Amino acid sequence: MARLPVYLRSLLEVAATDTPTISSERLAEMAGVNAAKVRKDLSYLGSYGTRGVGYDVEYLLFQMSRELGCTQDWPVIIVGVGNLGHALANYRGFSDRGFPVGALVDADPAKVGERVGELVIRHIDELPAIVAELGTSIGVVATPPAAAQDVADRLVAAGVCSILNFAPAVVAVPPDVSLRKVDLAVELQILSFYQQRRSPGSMVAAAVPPPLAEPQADVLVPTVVPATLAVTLEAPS
Amino acid sequence: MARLPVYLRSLLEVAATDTPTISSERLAEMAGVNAAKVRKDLSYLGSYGTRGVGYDVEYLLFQMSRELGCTQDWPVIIVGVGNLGHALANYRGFSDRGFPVGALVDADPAKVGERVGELVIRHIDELPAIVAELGTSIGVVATPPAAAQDVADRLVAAGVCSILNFAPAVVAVPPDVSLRKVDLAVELQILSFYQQRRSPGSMVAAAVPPPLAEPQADVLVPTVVPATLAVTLEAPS
DNA sequence: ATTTGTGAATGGGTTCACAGCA
DNA sequence: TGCTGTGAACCCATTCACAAAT
Repeated sequence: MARLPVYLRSLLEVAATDTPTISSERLAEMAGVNAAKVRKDLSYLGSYGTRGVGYDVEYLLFQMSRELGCTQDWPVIIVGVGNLGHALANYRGFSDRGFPVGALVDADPAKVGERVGELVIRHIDELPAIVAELGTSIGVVATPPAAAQDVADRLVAAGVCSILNFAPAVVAVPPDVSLRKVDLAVELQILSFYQQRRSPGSMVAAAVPPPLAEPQADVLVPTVVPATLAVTLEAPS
Repeated sequence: MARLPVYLRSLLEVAATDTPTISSERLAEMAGVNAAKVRKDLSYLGSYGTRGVGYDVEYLLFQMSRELGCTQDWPVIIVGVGNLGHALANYRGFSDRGFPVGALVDADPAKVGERVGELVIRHIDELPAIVAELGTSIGVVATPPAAAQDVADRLVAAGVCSILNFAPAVVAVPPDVSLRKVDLAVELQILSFYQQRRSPGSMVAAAVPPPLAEPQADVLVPTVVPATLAVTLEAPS
């Protein structure tokens, strides 16, 4: 489940205080979810709380850390040291939470050898060697979208079986490889979608054909609109 | 729906070629989803394709752009110019896709006045004025977790009704405000969770109490484990 | 013949409600 | 009495399958 990490964070907060035990209701409040959901999640995880009391914070922390693989560090390999890759390499949030940046990789020979923080950028052809050095690791794709699939393939070929994709492109991987995707612009577009919904577009409404246009109402919009559109929209990235 | 932006991306790719029309199947393949899902999504959106032919690419683009609010730029206000905020400010992916960075804001007086790219960091107290200048805009929270809720409150008070939260903390907003959350470390933890699942932990398995421990088997693990744990886990962020 | 649009079936996750236990 | 664990009901998204349209 995608909520476990949030529970873990909340538990760490609680553990910092003296509190030895926590109820599902309190944990739910901290994690911003429903109490029943917390119980279902934790029971599915196999952990046992004590009825009438709650969950033992320390014990729960142990179980969850183990399940989440937080008892050890997982090095990440960042592929693509452009703007975003550079940022991620410097981002403390990764190493602080058990995911130290183990290597930086780029396909551009001009970038290879450049120093970023404590690491030196290496060439993407070295991936197999790097994976062998670091052991089990997570690949982070921060390349332009056009290169994403190729990079993912190379990561998989090198033995990486967990990939986090920041490139705005759909990439396919074998079924035994875990893939997650974060598209920052998509997040913003979703927000602007809801924003759009809130304000009933005044001048736009007039230009829009009725959603259920009857056959005879085969309006001219489809032919007129694209011209205006071409100006408004940026080229595909 | 969260898939619309992906469709939009695919459509832009298609539009770059001469292709005037596209089938749901092809679009589904490009977006990495099921064909029926594409049709449901598009029909729910109100757009009409032509049976036996497919969807008119340009027309569909127009409709989707309108729905997603892509016909205009939405400026974003980045709050918190630390490592991540700095990175996001320089990230081309935002402005390239219609979300120009309109302002950088920080609470640290030492940072105010500092120049990042073409922008100068302003103080967080100026938020209301900034929102008034930019008009409808999206707030991006890139602060430490402890400050996230306060920042969100200030954004809302200043009139922002769409917030993208990068801080690893649960923040609450009024129901009329859209909130999305991106936690980079959580993404990695989810990956490490599945990775953990794949490899049946060899030495760990021995140390773990049976999930269904009987009353009499009230093992000592709960009391022993936390000690080891305290060393392994980092402090709550 | 091809492809959309959509009712119906399916499945998974969420919530409810309460039995079971401390 | 208080809180967990969990079956049952519920809800929503996905998928299937096919009629309708070109």
